[in-house]
Amino acid sequence: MSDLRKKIIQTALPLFEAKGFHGVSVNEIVEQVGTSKGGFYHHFSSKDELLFVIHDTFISYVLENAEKANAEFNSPTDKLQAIVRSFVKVFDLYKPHISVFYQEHIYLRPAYELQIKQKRDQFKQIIMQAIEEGKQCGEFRQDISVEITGMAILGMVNWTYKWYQREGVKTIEEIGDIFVDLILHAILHERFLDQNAFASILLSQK
Amino acid sequence: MSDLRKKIIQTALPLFEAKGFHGVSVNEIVEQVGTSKGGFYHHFSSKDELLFVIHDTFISYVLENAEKANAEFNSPTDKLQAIVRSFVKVFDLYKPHISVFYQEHIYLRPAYELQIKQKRDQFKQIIMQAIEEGKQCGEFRQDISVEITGMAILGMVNWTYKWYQREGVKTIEEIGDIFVDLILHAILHERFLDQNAFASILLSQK
Amino acid sequence: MSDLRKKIIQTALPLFEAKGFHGVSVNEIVEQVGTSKGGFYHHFSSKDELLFVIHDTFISYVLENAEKANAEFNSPTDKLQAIVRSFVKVFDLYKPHISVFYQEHIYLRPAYELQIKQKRDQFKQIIMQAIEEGKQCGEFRQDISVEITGMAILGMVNWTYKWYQREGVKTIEEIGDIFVDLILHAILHERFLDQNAFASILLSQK
Amino acid sequence: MSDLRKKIIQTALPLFEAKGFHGVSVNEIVEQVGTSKGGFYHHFSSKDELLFVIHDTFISYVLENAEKANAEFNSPTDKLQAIVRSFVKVFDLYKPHISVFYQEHIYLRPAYELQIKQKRDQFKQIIMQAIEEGKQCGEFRQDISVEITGMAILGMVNWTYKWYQREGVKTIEEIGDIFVDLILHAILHERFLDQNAFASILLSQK
DNA sequence: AATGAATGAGCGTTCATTCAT
DNA sequence: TATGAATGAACGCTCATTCAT
Repeated sequence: MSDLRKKIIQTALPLFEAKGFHGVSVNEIVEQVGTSKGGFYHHFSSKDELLFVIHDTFISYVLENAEKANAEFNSPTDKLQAIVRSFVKVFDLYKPHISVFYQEHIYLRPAYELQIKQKRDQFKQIIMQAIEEGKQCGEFRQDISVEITGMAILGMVNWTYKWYQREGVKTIEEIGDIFVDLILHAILHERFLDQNAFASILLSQK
Repeated sequence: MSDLRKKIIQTALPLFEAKGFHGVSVNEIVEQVGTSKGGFYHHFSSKDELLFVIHDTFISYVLENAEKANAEFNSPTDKLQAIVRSFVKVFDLYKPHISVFYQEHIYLRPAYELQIKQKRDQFKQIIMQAIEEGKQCGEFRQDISVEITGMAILGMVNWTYKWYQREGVKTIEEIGDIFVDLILHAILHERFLDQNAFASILLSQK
Repeated sequence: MSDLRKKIIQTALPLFEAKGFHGVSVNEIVEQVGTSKGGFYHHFSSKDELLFVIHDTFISYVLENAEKANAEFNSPTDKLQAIVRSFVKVFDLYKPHISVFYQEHIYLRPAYELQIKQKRDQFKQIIMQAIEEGKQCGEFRQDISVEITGMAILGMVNWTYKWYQREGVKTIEEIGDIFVDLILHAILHERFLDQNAFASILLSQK
Repeated sequence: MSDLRKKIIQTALPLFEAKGFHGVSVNEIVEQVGTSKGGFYHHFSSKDELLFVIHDTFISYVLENAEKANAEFNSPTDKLQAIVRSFVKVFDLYKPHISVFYQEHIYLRPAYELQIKQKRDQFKQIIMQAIEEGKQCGEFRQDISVEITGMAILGMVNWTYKWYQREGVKTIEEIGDIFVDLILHAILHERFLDQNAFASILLSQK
């Protein structure tokens, strides 16, 4: 990918994050990049495409990670832990992407929106499936609603973009650990909540 | 409040929800309302004020509810349950307000933003305090991080605006119950996780 | 004239003076007056009429004064002195009217403009005639251009509205005296410039 | 300077002169120029900037000329003559600028107003100083008020914009000569008013 | 006489996009 | 590749004026 294209994305990202997609003009971007309108439109067919690329970079990365974690582990507990941990980490690596992703997706053109939606749905599916499997194999409680629990977990993690600060008191790994701890306490079958049994499950992930 | 003002808000809400604050022009609003530009600006000093009113309606309602629940109950478990249940219900009553609240707050003018932020912070404080108290009185686990757990709960519930549909398979009350169940499993002290003890706690809220 | 009408004029005057006719809205006027839009339009057919009334008040007063001075004196020197002195005094009495008159006349509707122009021309004519007479009867220099000298005098006096301050170091009467002194030095026939002769002319006015 | 920018100024000038700054819309300007709104705003940051540029063009030219005349001559009489003559000439060269300058300065933004005011004050200072010097070295009468006389001269000349027409009976040079004649008669010390002495002073300028 | 909600044409301005160079 | 002048539709907003009450 051309250096200028990269530089445009890197410059636009924090601008979009701070001021929103509509709060930043193409002019402002090209001025800060040090290029021209023509330079911008040589690399992007429209401002919308830039928005799409930002969305796609993030969601593709997340989806890929989730698929890896999904393939690597067998037990649903392990899978879910790995997915959550890797997902949480993304909030440190891609914070501006994510802010833009969640704030501005409404302004994506339908054609772009569709592409993004498909990847989002795939990601969601992986999580739902892990919960479903955990329930069926008896690792998770039998009385949880897969759908709502999945959305609860997604919400808990996704919301991180609203408050996470790299300079905060907890590292992103610690936050991931806490989330995993909360989630497992919430959904693990009672038989695993025995202190020792639980510890062994947790330890098996390290 | 003037009927026209009300009608403008009611008309703008779903438009903002669907197309974003910047995706809807004042012209579009007044056309759909059946009034004129002048009519709009007779009732709102700016498009921004309309955005603010939407924000404020929602956050004021939420804060008031949380304060009531906070005052009504003594035990942290009871408090937290009541707050979460009433909060979740808001996602049914005020869904369009909430979508606009979370999507478009970035476009609020600083003066408006400040007012909103104060109420948000008060609401957050009530939740954090309930968790802190639950930890100190021994109802909640000793090893949870108040701050991160609070944000996790907020995220779990807030995220609802992204997926909740009134026509979905679960009612808003059922969703609230599930969230409470997940949260209590996640943070209640082990001694309450005994099936019976837990049931009695849950039942005491009904 | 109705009290409200008077109050509207008195309120509008300093506003127009400070911010210009276009810098002041009807709303601003009625708010400061303490009446309503309807109240305004009950007394004035339009904002233009208010502008016209302000123009006419001033120019009518000036013209009347000039006609009196013109009728009262016989010698052109005496006439010119009296006209200038009374004209200069108007800049103290009607300063806001005058500022508006000179700044905003461009925005008068043609029909109004015409009425004002006629009175302005009559006033100018009185001055020109005094100069012409002074030249013909030998009191003034023979080599002056009546037209240009008249406009020079008008300019000298009119410009006062740009700088005159009631709290300044000179009173309006002193300024009038100075203007008369400069004018007479500039146009009196040499034979009157003999110190004594000149003094007697000047004294004859007191 | 871009051709379009020049053309916009040249087109706006007579429009502003005839109808006032508020009587002319940007639309009207761009239509008459044969460009677009975008074209206008590519060259001017605002309609205000256009107004400022017109003001500044004129006042900068006048100030520069006055400074040259001030530097070129030694005797206050010579200085004052040169300044007045060059100033009067400007009313032929820059009539539309001047009309706009005096009619619309009230609508300049404070930041622009300040810049203009500084140059106006410098120009005024040059005239005041010439009169002061003439008084001190004995060329001018001892009994004149520098401040009021200065304003009288400024008024006499400035007012020209209200009536001067290029097709009038007097050329701009003749008007300048008449003004100088009137001014010198008004303020020269008596000893120079001897016909011959005066003539020699006047001639020395040619 | 007086009100103030409502009007709607028109304003100054923005900005994604194009295209001759 | 890259430029930046030019476009023009659309924007948020103003305000003199009207009119039902």
